[in-house]
Amino acid sequence: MKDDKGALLLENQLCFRLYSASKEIVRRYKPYLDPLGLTYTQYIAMMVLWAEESMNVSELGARLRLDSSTLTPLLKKLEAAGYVTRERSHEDERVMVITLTDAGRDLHDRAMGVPMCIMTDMHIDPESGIELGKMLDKFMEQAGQPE
Amino acid sequence: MKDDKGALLLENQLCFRLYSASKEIVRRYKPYLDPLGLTYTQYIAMMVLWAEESMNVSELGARLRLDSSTLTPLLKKLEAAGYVTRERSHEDERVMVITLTDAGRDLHDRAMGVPMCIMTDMHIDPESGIELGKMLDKFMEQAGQPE
DNA sequence: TACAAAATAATCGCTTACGATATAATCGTA
DNA sequence: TACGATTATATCGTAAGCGATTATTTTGTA
Repeated sequence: MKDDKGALLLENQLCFRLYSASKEIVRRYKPYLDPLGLTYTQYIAMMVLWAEESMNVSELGARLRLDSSTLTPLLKKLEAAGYVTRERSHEDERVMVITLTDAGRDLHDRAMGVPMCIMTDMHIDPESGIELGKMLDKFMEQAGQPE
Repeated sequence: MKDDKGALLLENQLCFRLYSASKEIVRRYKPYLDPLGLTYTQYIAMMVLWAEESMNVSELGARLRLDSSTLTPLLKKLEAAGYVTRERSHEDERVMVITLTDAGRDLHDRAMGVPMCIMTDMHIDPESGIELGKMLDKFMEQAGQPE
């Protein structure tokens, strides 16, 4: 037991480091997202809509890497908050189209500076941030999950 | 809207890349952990116990960066599965001591090769894995969450 | 044109996560 | 020694996540 600690030592695992880092940075977003009335997952959904204005559930899911079982309840909450509308497409009644409302669009300006605040709070200098981002892109690409 | 896309573009966010990469690698563990009867979070808890044999809830929480509200139900499941015991410390009745059972210890050998399988499945060569790991350690250290 | 197959969301069950609070044991100190 | 503060775990409420299934609509084709 004591002699092969290295291989299965928690702190050596890439997976655990990714898991911890992801939770840590999401945690850092909370104080900035609370005033906007958004959770982190709601925030990334809004981020796509701020860029695209309108999207259906499966397209949004592809971008966020989340499926309808996660998105449907989340989008209903965003709808209840008045940030999006949910309407069936007329061309294809299977498709649910999510569209930004004025209130949802208004959040964009308030959210604008948040990522920079996080980088500052976490003392991540731009170069290491970019470098880590590139490594993560490469990681996902190698894993066959590009974008 | 279209002119400031860069700043709040989902795919540019370090946070989203970490979040995606973490989910992706955890997802890759599932086929290997299912046969062991472990979820990913249960697996990392077991990993600490494989190294330490016995630990209380708060020590385990510090290692896993999880609190008792997450760990208590999870440890009860591991207890129900027969992999650990949960007993109050005699010295301090507040403390719950988690100890590996023989069945829990037996999982170690079967789990031994899993991390390497994941690296292979994801086509992560050792060098990039180590490099990414180092960058994540640096990231957590800069953020004031070392270890 | 029927009708099986595929596509799209939604629902269900289960397991994290985490903030806030509660409960019980221990500690520090007036 | 009382008793307030602290510590350790557990509980509760809410929101993800994800696999599996379901319901509905659309598509492809015999």
